[in-house]
Amino acid sequence: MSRYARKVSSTPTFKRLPRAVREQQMLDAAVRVFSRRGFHAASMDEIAEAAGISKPMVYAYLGTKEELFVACLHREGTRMTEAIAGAAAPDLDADERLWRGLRAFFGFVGAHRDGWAVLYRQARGSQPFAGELAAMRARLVEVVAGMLDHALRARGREVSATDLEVVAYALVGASESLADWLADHPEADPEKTATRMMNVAWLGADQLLRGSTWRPPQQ
Amino acid sequence: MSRYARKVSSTPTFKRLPRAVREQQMLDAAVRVFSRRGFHAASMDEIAEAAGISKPMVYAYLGTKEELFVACLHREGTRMTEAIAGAAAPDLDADERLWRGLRAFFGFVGAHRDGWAVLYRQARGSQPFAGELAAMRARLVEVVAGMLDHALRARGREVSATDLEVVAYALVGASESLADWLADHPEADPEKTATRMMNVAWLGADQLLRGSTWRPPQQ
DNA sequence: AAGTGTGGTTACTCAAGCGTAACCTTACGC
DNA sequence: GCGTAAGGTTACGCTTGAGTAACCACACTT
Repeated sequence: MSRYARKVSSTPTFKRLPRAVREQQMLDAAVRVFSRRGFHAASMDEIAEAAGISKPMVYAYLGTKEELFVACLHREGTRMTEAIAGAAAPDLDADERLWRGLRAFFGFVGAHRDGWAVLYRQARGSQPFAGELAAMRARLVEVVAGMLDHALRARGREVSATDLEVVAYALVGASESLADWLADHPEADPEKTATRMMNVAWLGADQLLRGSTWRPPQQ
Repeated sequence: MSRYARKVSSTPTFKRLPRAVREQQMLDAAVRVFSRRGFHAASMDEIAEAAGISKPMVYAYLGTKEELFVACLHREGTRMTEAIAGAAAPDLDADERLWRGLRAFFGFVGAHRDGWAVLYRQARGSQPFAGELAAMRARLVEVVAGMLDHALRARGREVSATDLEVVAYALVGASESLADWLADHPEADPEKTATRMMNVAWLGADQLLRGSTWRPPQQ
């Protein structure tokens, strides 16, 4: 007699599902639990239960807790980046592209309020995920910087790569910040938030594109 | 004979220090360790060792791990807010105040690179600390919003509280984002970063203050 | 009908690390 | 010089939860 007890599964109870389906269910559950509890406080048991499956299956398909979190981050991140990229076609004017990109971004966050936003917030801190996150942000920054660069060249001007990067970084940061605000204000309208962001971003960027700069007083 | 072994402390080895001093040493150590490892991966043992003291003393003075983290956050947060508040005297023009505030902010972050920035990043995610962090940010947002409001009234204009809050939120977010960038680029100059931020922020804000707005195309 | 691989389960192990009980010792007020 | 509180230590206990070993069963080939 083995030391493991046996259970006669009198009822075959539930459906067997193909791996791809189960993986998505698990990711859905993981995103919910990680969001509500935070990475640290979330337990694999709870995630498994929320997914309606047993823990070893989670390990079998998605690996360790960290790997699972990275998988969540990756899925959500890809969805978001695609939503934005799909909206901001490269053949439009700079302001039109920026506007559509922002609208897509805030629309996405609004639709995934407690999903994406909290995941994203989580990832900023803990080293293991910082890399994954940094890569996502880097793509966004690159896109924005490219946009600005394009607009500048169209006006016959040129700016150092670092300057562009920093401005892009600031714009992305401002957007993230407003995304947090949006996630915390369930009544707020994503579209309106996008307009507000556009106001801040474009009016500033527009000035910069025109060549005006602010200089510190008397050194 | 007790079950605890005794050690004849042949050498009285090290100095006894008053509580206030030890607390600061512990906080210094905690900030370093939390920064390097992250809240989750940091262990109380390591913090105690880094502080050159034994674990029970940490518990005796600063309480549980969470309480310790909050204490770190609180100390660093207070230092920062005071640095900013001290720099941005309320009797100056809006742009001058903004400039000095930003300079103080980036100066602080530059000086505490791996101290403050990572602590701050940590706190964003995990629920227990979100409150503490939110309070800090709320103060900053309030200050910025107040500044904008003041400048607007001086020009005889008025804007809804929500609009102000959102713009302030965006500016604070952009600054935080650049602070992250600064923390990740050891060679970068805080002063220059502040100037860059000022360019983005002020040129945009200035336009807004003048009354120009961006509107979405054909609804 | 036997064989195999994929989907599934229960019931563990085992390390990490928070928090503490019990005990020592020196400074200082009285 | 003596009591006591404040500063300090060692050596645990005990929970939590990540990760796994061992087994089950159905759906398919062949």
